[in-house]
Amino acid sequence: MNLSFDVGNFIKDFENSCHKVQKKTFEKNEVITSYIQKREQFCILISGNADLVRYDLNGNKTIIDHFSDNDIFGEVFYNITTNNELFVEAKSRCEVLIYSYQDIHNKCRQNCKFHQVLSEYLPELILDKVTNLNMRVELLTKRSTRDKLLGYFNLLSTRTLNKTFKIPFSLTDLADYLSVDRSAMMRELKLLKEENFIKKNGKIITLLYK
Amino acid sequence: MNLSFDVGNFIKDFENSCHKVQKKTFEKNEVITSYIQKREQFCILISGNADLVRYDLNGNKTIIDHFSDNDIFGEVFYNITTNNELFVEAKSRCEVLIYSYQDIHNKCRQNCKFHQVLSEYLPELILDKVTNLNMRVELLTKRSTRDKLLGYFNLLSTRTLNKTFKIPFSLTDLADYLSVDRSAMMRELKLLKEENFIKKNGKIITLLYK
DNA sequence: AGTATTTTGTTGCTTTTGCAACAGAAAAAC
DNA sequence: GTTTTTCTGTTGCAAAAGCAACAAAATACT
Repeated sequence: MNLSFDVGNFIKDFENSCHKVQKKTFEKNEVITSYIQKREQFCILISGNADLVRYDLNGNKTIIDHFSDNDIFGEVFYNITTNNELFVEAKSRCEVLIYSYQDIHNKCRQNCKFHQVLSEYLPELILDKVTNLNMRVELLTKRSTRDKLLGYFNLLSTRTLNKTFKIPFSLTDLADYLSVDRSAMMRELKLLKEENFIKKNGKIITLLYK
Repeated sequence: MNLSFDVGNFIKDFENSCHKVQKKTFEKNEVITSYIQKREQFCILISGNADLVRYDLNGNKTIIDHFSDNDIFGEVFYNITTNNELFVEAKSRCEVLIYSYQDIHNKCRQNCKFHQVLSEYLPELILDKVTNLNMRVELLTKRSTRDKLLGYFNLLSTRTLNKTFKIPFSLTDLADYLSVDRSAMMRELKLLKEENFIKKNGKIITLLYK
């Protein structure tokens, strides 16, 4: 994230200043929240990693989104239309701040500085989310596994300002994130290596073109 | 859209109240805007239809997003990381309001009611966009063309509260929206008909299951 | 340190998808 | 109202992706 509003610092200063905010800790594999129509939860992940997952009727799991430090999530971002439930699952120990969206939007009745500041920067926080979603859509609309991989690698390379970078999650999860079969993705990675598009050492990738 | 904030009415009341807002009309096939890093445009489509498209190096066109009445778009929603330029193209005659994001965020120096109200409801406007993007991602992450089609049909059925509904754009564009080959999609539609999952008459679809 | 579990890397086979091409229908342009 | 263009519907063939299964490596667990 590169916002003018630094969520991390803001939280450090204010996390105890409003008693309407819940701070909870979740262990690995625990369910942080499930998305239900009527709840209007708005969460900020202080530390740890979590996934937004959907289980369809056949039990197939799809990772819809990955969350890490300072990411925001919650039902406010989702109009639940499908029958399948959505869960946010902790991938590691997670610290989470949980608010009601109404408290932010209509300003908390306590009129505390915490909600006031959060309210002011809310558009920026959400805009950042939109940007990430747009990138995700751009990747997912690519026609082939190869294009998805190269698109994603370009993204990481641009972010780190480096031709060499580390894939930030497991290859199994990457396949899920790009919505392709893992073995097909591995095959494509091998081809990209053989055709000298990339160098690969575990999760360390180097782009060799351009 | 089903926001508590009615963009359409708001615009009618206020569209001439601030002279920092540009109102422009575009004819079919005209480029409304291109996404460039430094510009911070924020646009509201008053009437008409437009697409956000990307052309890759081979000239392949991808429709990344569709916009219709009261949809918002602009570079603020996008961190341009790819080399390919993004364009918003009018699919029919379009009326567009164009602002600078800074004017909304920091409040317009004129301190006009228009920017004040827009600023207040900005989170809600953007949240609606996030919801749409999330739905799109959910569709795009489905593994097969069949699942994408059924997922999309479910969405339309839920929205219209009806098992019978009309696909709101051309089948050519639908294929593009679901990011699948048009002929493959047509084949799958035929199979869905033959296997009695759906009834189809042109763009009118009826769901036959459940 | 030793065991259990998850992740990586690979492959043969099957199914799905994409590509190309074309004819008829529908819509838009003149 | 006629022509031109776009959209729909179809198909054969080729290419890509998915599935299943397994061994080796890495990681987590106790």
